[in-house]
Amino acid sequence: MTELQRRPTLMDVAKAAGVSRALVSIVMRGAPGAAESTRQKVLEAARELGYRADSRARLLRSSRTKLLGLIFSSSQPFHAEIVDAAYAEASARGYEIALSAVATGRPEARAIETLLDVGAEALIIIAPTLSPEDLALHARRVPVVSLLREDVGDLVDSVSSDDYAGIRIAVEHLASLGHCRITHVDGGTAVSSDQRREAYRTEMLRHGLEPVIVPGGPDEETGMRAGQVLQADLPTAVIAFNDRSALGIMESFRAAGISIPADISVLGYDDSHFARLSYVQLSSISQDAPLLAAAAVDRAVDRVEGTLPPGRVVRTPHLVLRRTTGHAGAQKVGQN
Amino acid sequence: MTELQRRPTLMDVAKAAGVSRALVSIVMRGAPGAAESTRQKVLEAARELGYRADSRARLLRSSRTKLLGLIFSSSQPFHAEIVDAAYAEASARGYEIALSAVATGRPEARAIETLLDVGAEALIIIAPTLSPEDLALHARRVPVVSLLREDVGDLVDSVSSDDYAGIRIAVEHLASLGHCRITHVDGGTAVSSDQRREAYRTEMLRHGLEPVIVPGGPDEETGMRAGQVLQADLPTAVIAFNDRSALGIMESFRAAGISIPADISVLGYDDSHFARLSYVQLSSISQDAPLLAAAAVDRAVDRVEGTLPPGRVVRTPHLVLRRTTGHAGAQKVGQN
DNA sequence: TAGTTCGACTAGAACGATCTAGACGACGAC
DNA sequence: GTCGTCGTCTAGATCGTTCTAGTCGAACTA
Repeated sequence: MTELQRRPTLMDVAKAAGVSRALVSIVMRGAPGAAESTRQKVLEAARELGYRADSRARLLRSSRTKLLGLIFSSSQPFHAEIVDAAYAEASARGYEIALSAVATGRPEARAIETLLDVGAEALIIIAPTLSPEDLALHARRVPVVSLLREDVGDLVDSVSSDDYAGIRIAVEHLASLGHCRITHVDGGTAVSSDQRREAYRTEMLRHGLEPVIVPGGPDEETGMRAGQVLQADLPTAVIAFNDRSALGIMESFRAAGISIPADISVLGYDDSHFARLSYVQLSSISQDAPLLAAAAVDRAVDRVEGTLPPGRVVRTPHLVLRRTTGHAGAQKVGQN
Repeated sequence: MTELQRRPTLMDVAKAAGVSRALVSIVMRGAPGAAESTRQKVLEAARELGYRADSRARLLRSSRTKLLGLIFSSSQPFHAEIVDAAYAEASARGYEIALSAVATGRPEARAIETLLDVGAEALIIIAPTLSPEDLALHARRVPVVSLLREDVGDLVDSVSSDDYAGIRIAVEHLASLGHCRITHVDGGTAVSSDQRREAYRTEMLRHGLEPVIVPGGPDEETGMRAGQVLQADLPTAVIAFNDRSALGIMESFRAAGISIPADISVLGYDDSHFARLSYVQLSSISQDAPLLAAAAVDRAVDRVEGTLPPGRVVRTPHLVLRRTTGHAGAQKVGQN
């Protein structure tokens, strides 16, 4: 069996390069105060030994870790896209990301503790479920950024997508296609469901249309049940709470021989992976995960580096047009 | 703005309780060597001050972090299930998990470095793509466990599902339903694709059947294309590389008016979230993610704590019967 | 009584980095 | 020639823990 080898330290590099530890430290973190020639010599020695700074020791002394904590839910595919984008943005700003998942039997509070223990300087929480009070408690230690949820109190930053605007775009799109009977299948108790439901109601009224809301949920199963309810009195268009719900709705239509978009238009929300599949081609409202993620990371870094106060960032979603929405046609007369 | 408050240290507690730092340390980690009376006194003082050990300092000194590094791919929904289960198992064995994702522009090597930096004592990598040599390089530093991939060299542990057995079960299931013309849509260059393809070939021959392989891939799009190829000469059953591929295959059949399982049986692999959807009900081979995850965590912990040599753990997958496979019927005669 | 053992406790050295204060030589100004 | 300045480099303190090697007194043994 091979012996597990000790990881090289500053001292090792210093000896190899024939200089002091302090100088190696200076070179490694790119601080001024080293001659170019020795800088090269030290870097060479470090590379040779495969040296990497021990973040625990560094942190103990300097309290700078350049580490951002990101909390996501392992059961939400949409979160994965955000994680992906967050890495890119953090890297661009010279930070690393420490991940922690909310999973079954692993509450948000636990995820937060873990991240603080490994030395995260700021926390980004995707769709946090903690109360504003609990969040504020943590926000007194480190900057906290809430992603995809807005009502998080004054001590916590938030980066979110404008749900109201998203629904407005959805209603306007369908209205412009001549639809008058537009139903909303809501998200039940899911985050953002209330905002979207209210936005839908307001926008419909603004267009002089009657809002009809069918209870739903955040996944295919609830969408399918809602689809069956819809069939009792088929509208000409549906705005689903999200793409997964839309998928369920469409599936129930398919089983009943109702064709899309000829008989009814279906609009999703999230522009997720599913919506893009060639055999789905779901028109959807995109929250643009990469942009949201980048905004959250920027916010976190700004808070860590500067002293600016917590604030809100709101981005406007946009429509991604595919195959499931079309002009209100003959069916409107027939079905009415 | 509220000032960020300094957290209390061992010294603070020691002063408050009127003892030495060392004794507080002993009490805090429940080590033997303190009288019950002083133990209570110290605990009381610690509680009073809201003391929490600074894990950075603790880890720096003790080199025990009780931290397991887990590397997954943000684009694989199947990995999320494993992450979920790994948390539970690690927690049960008194360890924490540090997560790191492989994402676009963020290679595996980078993910590994991050985890080592925060002090992971062992690495669990889901479907690693590094070469055995590169893996071995890291395995000299810390125990490395490969999950879902077997050919990783002698220095690296592996926990995997027996692909051969999985395919054997698949072929046997379909053969027992009377199918003779069973086609395999492979996974292209995806991990495990080669093993499953070969297992399929061998098992078909063992049953005296002729193996037919259609090139595919790990997702819906490639599955759909394969489905179209299949239609030129429809077999009575298909074994897809995974569930997503099966979904694509089924979609292409649906578009062509081919019904499942009346005209053709479709069998997936992974028993993922998709397979379980009420309108999909895909029969599938389950690798049992929670069990695999638990085995990987156990392996990692055993390696960290004991001195046992690297080894292989192989689990046998099982069949989950749903609605997409059925008896070979009339179509066999008609289509031939 | 002297020696041994034992439990309770402590001082001080790690751990691996950063930071502060200062040394040293070279160079220019007066 | 002395002084100050500047750039480069180093020694040693420090962060908050844990670990090692004791000390100290009481109890037990012979």
